[in-house]
Amino acid sequence: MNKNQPIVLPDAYECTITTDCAIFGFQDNQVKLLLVKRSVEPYKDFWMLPGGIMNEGSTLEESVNEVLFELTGLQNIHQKQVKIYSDVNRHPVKRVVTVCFYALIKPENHSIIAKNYISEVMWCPIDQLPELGFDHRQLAGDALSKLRSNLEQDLTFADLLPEKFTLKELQDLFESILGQSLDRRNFRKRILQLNLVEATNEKKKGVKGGPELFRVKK
Amino acid sequence: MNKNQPIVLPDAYECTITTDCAIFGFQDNQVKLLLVKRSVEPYKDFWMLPGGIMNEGSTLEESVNEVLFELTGLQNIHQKQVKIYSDVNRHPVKRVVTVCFYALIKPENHSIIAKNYISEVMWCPIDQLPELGFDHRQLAGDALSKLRSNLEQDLTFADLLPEKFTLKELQDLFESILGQSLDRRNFRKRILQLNLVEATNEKKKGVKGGPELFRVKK
DNA sequence: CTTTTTCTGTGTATATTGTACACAAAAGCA
DNA sequence: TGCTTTTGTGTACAATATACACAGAAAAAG
Repeated sequence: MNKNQPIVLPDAYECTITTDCAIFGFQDNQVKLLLVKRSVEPYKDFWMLPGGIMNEGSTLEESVNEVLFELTGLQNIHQKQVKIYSDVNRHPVKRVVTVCFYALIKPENHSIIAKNYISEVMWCPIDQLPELGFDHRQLAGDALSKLRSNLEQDLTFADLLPEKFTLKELQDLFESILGQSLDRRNFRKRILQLNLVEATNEKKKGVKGGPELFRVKK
Repeated sequence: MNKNQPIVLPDAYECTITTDCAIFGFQDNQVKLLLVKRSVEPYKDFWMLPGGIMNEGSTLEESVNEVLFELTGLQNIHQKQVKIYSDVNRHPVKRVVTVCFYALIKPENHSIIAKNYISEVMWCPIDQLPELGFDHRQLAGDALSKLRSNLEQDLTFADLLPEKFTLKELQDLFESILGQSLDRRNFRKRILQLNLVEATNEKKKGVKGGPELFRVKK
């Protein structure tokens, strides 16, 4: 063996890598997951997370954006890694390793369309997920866990809410992600003394009580 | 386009995937990282994390074990995913995506040997890392961050300590991983009321004060 | 063997944080 | 206008985290 040559690479096994992305949005006071219906085999007509192949010149993060644009028209989404899945038989046609990401968006800011091999798109409440293709149920669960623990640690909720929001809406968001109800006064106290949001001195119309609108501080 | 065929796969780009593993061990009252010196180009004679290729029939987790055995003789290590790195130019010879793992072992239970294209092996204190090949400095840092946050959340220290240990040793372990000093009495109180360890009624010889030895409860 | 040094083991007082909880004012609705 | 629903607010209590000092055990030094 010639010890001055890179011995590990030339004949190395190569494998297709895909990215799948759990996109969460907050709509009708609950957190929802963006699902797409696949119009081709395998798993034709199954709901799943939007996903696709990592291309030769793209990082995984770039690929997520490319794939999302191709399938749904979404652009420039910020995403976080969840986990990588490498079971040999997770894809029925050939071996595919997939990297799961999650992203947060404001549904009202994005019009989402079904393109390419996608026949339908929907925002599905996270506690009412249908059966998903491939191992995407697993991916969705892991992504939600990650979102949950990130929310608890970093309070990264800004991407899910409109510019101006009431504390009630923020609390609904937390309750929806964490899957538990929170004391209103204690929640308000905690949020306000974290000093991450500020009052806009505007009130939300159409809601009893006339709640104050807040925005995220910069 | 035939919508009943799997359109995404046949001509999909394929890429080599490697695993690199940050192996942490506790030795001389500090946490150390296992490094290997590479004897082939590229990055010949650089220290780095042990790593290697994912093979056709193996999951990434299986590959980590295969690779570690090939390089160091280590067997059946439990590992956790850290992150995946996909920069197009991270490997100078050809594109390689790598998945970083970390694992915890007891150095005294494993004899580690340099095999294959590895010329040397060392346990290096985590605050004295040399320059590392590829992007392994980044990987090592991310792995340590992950270990840190997992330690704080799950108190998963059992794999790093010998069967019997003193509370001082446990505290040194925590301080070494967390990079900060802890109050001795409060640390002891916290650990004991977590009820994860139990006294063995043996005392450690050769240490002033004659400290009690503990073991992890099952 | 004695003295000195260093490490272990222990509790309490205080500060900080989390939790439970009720009523008056504002706005929508009828 | 009166009724209903939602908002906004403070305090008492519990739980948790933090600061801190001294006596006893064993090794090390002489």
